Amino acid sequence: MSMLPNQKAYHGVLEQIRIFIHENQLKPGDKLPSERELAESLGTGRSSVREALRALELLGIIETRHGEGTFLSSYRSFQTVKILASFILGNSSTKESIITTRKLIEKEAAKLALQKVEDKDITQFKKIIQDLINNPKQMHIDFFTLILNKTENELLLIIWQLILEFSQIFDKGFYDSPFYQQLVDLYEKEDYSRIEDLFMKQFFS
Amino acid sequence: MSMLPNQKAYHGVLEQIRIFIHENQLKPGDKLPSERELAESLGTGRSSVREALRALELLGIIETRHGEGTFLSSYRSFQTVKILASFILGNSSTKESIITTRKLIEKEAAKLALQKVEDKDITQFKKIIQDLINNPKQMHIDFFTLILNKTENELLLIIWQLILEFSQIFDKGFYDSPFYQQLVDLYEKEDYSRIEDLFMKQFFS
DNA sequence: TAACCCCTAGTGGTCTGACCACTTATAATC
DNA sequence: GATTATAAGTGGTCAGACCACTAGGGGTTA
Repeated sequence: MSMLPNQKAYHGVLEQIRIFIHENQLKPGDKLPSERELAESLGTGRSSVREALRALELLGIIETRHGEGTFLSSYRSFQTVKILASFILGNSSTKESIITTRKLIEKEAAKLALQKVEDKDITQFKKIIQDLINNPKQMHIDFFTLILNKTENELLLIIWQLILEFSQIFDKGFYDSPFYQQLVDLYEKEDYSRIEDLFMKQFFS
Repeated sequence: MSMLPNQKAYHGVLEQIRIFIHENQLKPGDKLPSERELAESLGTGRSSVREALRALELLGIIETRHGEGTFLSSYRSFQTVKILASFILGNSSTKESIITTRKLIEKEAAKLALQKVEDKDITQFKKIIQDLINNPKQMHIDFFTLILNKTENELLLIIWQLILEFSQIFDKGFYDSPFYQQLVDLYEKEDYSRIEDLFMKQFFS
């Protein structure tokens, strides 16, 4: 393992794991080599490998099962967010930037999705609004998950999901009740220009 | 340390560190107890303490200095996003989504910055355009770094910087030469509505 | 044949002790 | 008083040991 001088061992391990995942095209749920194998193949100690794995586990990238092995995580663990929140909370400028950025992404995603929304999506949007009328938080998540998926921009989706988890700790995380139906209306009319206005009303309400 | 049955040791350590920080009212930059002290006071091994600390370090909550000790992080670095992105981008994201997202952020940042641009910033923008007329790539970076800083949104800045690095691999990464001057003109006129149009012309050119 | 049980190999979880590299403060020296 | 050498404290790393847990093989039994 060619390593830069001031690099900590577990950083090297992190990088090697990333490369391993990439080269072997590992998907969520796939198994990683055992800690002992990794240590040997990287020419490092098992404890250094574990430090890297523990960090990745806390980030929700991998999950470990005692006696079984280490696996690429198939879902984003909320435990990460809880821990982060308890440490981070209190920095108001950070909170502000998280909320702003989340809303920004939702607005732009809504615009990007416009061209790709089909009739069956409209139906789906309406169904989400109806079914979750009494659970605005979940409605928001389902609603925008669909929008983000329609953008076909995986990076944007991932960033949004991550920020959403953070923001939910200190923000109600959803808009006024009529907002969602109004957005669907704009989708039906394919009215791009008024999407921005609709969001702006929410941001400053 | 009274521990729940299925709890991993380093989770307990995490919790204890959190409590320690709160009880002692530690602020960014303050020193934490040494690894050996923590291990002894928590009745656990040093390796378990280290696993917890490494995870916190990766999350940007603490920083360690060899030979000195462990300190509460003095700035909020969104390490999480960096790590996650480097893992995720390696796998699945397409060039398309990276470029789209970068441009999206630049457009929205330009709009967010509008309200905060002062006369001296206008001067600075013009200076960047003049000085780097022969280095469009660097001009773009300096130009938008200033914009992103004006948004006072640290999260957006970090995300942008990260995406920029990746996108430069396969995208020229800058707009048409007149674009920048035109944007400055809009800042001088404080013309919010036409910023979007200006960007759209770039995106589809 | 089918169901059951036990044992074992492999894996993560944890601890200990050792040594190194680095920083800081102290003490000795000039 | 300034400089230098030393020691103590700290994080960085490794090796080895043992435990707890899981899955699978192989034998036993009905």
